[in-house]
Amino acid sequence: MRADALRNRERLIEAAREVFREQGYDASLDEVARRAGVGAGTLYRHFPSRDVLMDAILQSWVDRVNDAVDKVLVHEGAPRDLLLSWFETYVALISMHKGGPAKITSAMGDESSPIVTKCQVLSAATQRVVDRLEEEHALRDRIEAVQMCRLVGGVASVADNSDLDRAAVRPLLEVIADGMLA
Amino acid sequence: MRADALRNRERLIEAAREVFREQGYDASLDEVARRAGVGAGTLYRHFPSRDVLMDAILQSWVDRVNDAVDKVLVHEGAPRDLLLSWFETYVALISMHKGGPAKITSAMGDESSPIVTKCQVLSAATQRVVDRLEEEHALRDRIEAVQMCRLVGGVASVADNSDLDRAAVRPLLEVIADGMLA
DNA sequence: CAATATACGGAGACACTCTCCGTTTGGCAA
DNA sequence: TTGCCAAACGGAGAGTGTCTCCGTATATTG
Repeated sequence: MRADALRNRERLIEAAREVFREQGYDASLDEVARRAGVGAGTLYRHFPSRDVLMDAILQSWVDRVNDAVDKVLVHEGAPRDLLLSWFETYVALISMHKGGPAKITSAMGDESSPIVTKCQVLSAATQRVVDRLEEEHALRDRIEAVQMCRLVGGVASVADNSDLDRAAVRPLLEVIADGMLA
Repeated sequence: MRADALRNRERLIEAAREVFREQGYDASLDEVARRAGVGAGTLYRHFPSRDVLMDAILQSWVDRVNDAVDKVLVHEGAPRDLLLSWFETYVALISMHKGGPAKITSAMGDESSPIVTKCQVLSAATQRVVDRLEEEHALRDRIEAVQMCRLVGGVASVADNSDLDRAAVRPLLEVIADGMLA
């Protein structure tokens, strides 16, 4: 890849991070190009769709997910606390910008989504939590990681759309946790 | 109101119902006007925003909600069955067209939303289910109707976005029900 | 220092939202 | 019935966003 192409690619990702953070996932892509100081054509050549750009933005986010689940898992405590701790972390991780929760959760089962690898990271992290809880026989039968992702993702989507704060989200997560624990 | 105005209003509502059912809540409003055989100006004069149009579409839906909760409540059975029965009904009611679950659920707490009265109907119906279950001391403490709406609405949103079928939604609703029952 | 493959940029086609205002019409009063 | 005019209509067009195309510029290679 040519040096100028690489440079523009980085600029676009940085600009997109900024713009999406400020204005949410539905922000104008022309605005992203403008902010990056490149033409619209350059943006679309590097990132044919909004989702592909999203995927690039989330590249570094993968590490954050893995760090977060590590941190949650080292903590000793009751299964309920572990589960709730992961749920709250999960919500925070997918709520980076407006529209994020719905976007990520809807891509969860979709093989053809450009951000599928990112969803797999999140899903794998959740699976580690599930495995731990199953070791301790703390979970009901037939509870799958993907269901957790959908339920918690659903709560995060609603919270995102309705501007709920952590205090309002907490009891919703508690219901889900209690419904999953043996 | 002049006769032609009334006629165009009805035509617009009918066209919107059609178009939203076919293409979801994000469908083009110009297309609605076209389908109704009126100019764009006429549409926007009658319905200044998409949400106001949505509200008009839902006028008849109010009766369906009330009938549905009546039907659910006459059924004798275990609290869990009652709750799940309402949850499935609820999901069906708000999933009339793509984008509906998110739209309705996000308006749930918003006093200024044009569809707030419709949300109140749904919320009141849910409250009746909550009241019944509390009579039977079947619910945990501090479970509120609005939380049910948010949780079930969240599941419906995810199902809507990911095209989940009833079989995939059912276990998610079961988790929520189990988390709410004493 | 060419030569050339690679990448750039932004004009412009197309779609959607919403407004403005010249034109038409329904309903009433004479 | 006729004439008036408030009420309603409609669609052109301004504003904004998506995405493509292709003439132009430049990084790299020999």
